[in-house]
Amino acid sequence: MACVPEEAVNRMTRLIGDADKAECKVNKLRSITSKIDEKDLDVEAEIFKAMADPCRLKILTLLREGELCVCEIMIGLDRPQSTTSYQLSILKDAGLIKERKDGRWSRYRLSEGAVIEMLNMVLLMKDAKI
Amino acid sequence: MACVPEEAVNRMTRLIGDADKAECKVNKLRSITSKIDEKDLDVEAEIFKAMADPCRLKILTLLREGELCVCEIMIGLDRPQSTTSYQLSILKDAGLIKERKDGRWSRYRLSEGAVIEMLNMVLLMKDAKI
DNA sequence: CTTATATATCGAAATAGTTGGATATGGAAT
DNA sequence: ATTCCATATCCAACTATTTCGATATATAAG
Repeated sequence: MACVPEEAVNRMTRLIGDADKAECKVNKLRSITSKIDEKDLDVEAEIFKAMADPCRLKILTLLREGELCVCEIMIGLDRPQSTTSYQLSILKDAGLIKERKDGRWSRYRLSEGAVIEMLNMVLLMKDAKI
Repeated sequence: MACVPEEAVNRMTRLIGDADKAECKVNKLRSITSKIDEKDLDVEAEIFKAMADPCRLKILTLLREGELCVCEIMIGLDRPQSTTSYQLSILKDAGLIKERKDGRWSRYRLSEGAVIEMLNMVLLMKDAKI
């Protein structure tokens, strides 16, 4: 624990004056975070992490065209096969893409659901930022 | 360059048979990625990266309550001040939160726009995944 | 059964991100 | 001016991620 409860209350008391209100505020802040399930947080972080890489964003952009096999993706990406395969595994583990085995090929496509919306939304955020 | 164009075309020719169609396909794949501005990609990745950490997701959750100063956030987060400050700087640089100086306090709030939608969306994706 | 091809996995080097104590900065109060 | 306090920044240890060549696995074709 980084903050002993007492310290937190003292600090908050300095901040807002009243000791009772301070304790109440500390409890409120703590209750917000303590309600959060760490496991859920890790899964959410994993999803964002999978999208947090230029190379993988390129893959997702490629897959907007439709289903592609690894060798098509590595050509579009201009990266070696092992790198391409690794990045695909990150995206797959995060649930952003789906794999379909087809003979000796592995064909990948975007998962149904919010992936595309997410990509569209980050574009808006980028433009709002710049 | 990880893939010499010739290699890519040869590989694609093996894949789909016809050499002309193969070259066409390679060009198409390359054109998709070559149109992407690397700078834009980096900004998008930066935004996702900022959300790709359980500790920062906690901060964003805290800030859904409204504007908070650093010491309130560090209490909710239960992390030392330097860590809290560092994480806030990541979120600010990515444009996800806004800072307002108020005397010796720095007060942070969520940026207007898509941040909250993004957080709601990743929840859906998490539930779809599990 | 051997060979060729597509993909996955391994391993090790390089790079990047996170953490927290120590210290610096800057505003406000005495 | 001095002190106090909130916050930012620095630094160094630690941890995680990325990359790619080499190798393994698996399917298909000969």
